[in-house]
Amino acid sequence: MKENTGKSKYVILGMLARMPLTGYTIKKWLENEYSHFWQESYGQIYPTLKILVAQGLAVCSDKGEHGNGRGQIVYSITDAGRKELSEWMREKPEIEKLRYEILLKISFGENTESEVLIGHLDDFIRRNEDLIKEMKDCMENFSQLMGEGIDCTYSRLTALCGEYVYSAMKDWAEEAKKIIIEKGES
Amino acid sequence: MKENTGKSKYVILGMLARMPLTGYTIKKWLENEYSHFWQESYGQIYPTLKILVAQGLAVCSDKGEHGNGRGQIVYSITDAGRKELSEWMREKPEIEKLRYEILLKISFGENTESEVLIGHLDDFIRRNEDLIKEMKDCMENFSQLMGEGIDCTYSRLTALCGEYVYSAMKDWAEEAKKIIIEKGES
DNA sequence: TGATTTATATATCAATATGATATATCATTA
DNA sequence: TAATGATATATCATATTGATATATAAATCA
Repeated sequence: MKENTGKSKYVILGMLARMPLTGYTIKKWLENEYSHFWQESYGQIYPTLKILVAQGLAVCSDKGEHGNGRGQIVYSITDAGRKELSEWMREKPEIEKLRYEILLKISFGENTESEVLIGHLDDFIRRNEDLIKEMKDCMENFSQLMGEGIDCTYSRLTALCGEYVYSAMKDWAEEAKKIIIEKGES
Repeated sequence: MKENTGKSKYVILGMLARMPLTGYTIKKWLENEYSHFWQESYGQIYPTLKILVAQGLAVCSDKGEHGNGRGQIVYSITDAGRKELSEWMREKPEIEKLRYEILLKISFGENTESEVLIGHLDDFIRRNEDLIKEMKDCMENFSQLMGEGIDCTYSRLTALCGEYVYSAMKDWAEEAKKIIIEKGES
């Protein structure tokens, strides 16, 4: 079993801190709510869950115990797990490592026609428009829940970040298009 | 030798398309000019360079041939390499996968004190201010080069993206701080 | 009713990527 | 001249992804 010094451990602990979950529901929840700023694969989730249990940070039900007959294993956080999570929360977040393929292609722009770059930027603008809409819908949904007395301040904050960043990306791409078109005309 | 279907291959080709480089200079150049949106490690660069040669996409000098006696191996792109790069340039860029630890910590905010979150946000604001300054300096530098007749449109565009995104991040963090403080007061 | 498709669920693995480290030479500085 | 730092190649354990295998249950449909 690997040491697992990465972040997967804490992501899963953070999710388990809200409610008991199966590996599958962790994956689905990540895809729906976290995918804009975090990803985990099954290849990380299942081994990490076992490590959490081995380290006493989580406990698991027997296969099928709470189950619907499909052999599901439900994991719950322990007090030690909450302590570990709380300690990690205090640590300074690491500088993010990104891989923006569109920026790579723009920076290598001299190796293709400007039409190709503009095509990529158009796709990018459209995608960011969709994402902005998604974030706004999300915000509205959270606002409604807040009205009903359900506190989702922190989830709302991550959606707000999405709105800000995707808007900036869209604005940049539109400006970039203009600059590339100008360059072509000169 | 691995298949290497990832992106490292194209990043290196894109850099070699400008000038012949050693593995070391590729790494340093990436750190200086690309690190805001792309990273590669030595563990990727050196094996990938060998694969590029094996696939006829690059050629290398003998150890020390052009060298200063330090055994450097200089890699140059071939016509086949330029063709491969050009084909990749046309492909739609993949959706970026990000890992923003600060957003993860904000979204798990209920597991710590609001002072901890505000501390992280303050650090984040300061870092983004530095980055905005760095991007602006970079832009100015490129503008000067443009004045001297050196075309660096594409590098300027990536710096512009940095300016937009880091500004958005800073604005978000300031708004997030306000919301967290408000929540604490209510 | 039975057949097909979709969703739930665990699990593994090859390929990819990171981060740290080992080794050695040359250049600069104290 | 000894120490430090920059240049340079290389490897490895760990981390991570993306795809796939396997199986059951639920929903849809003919």
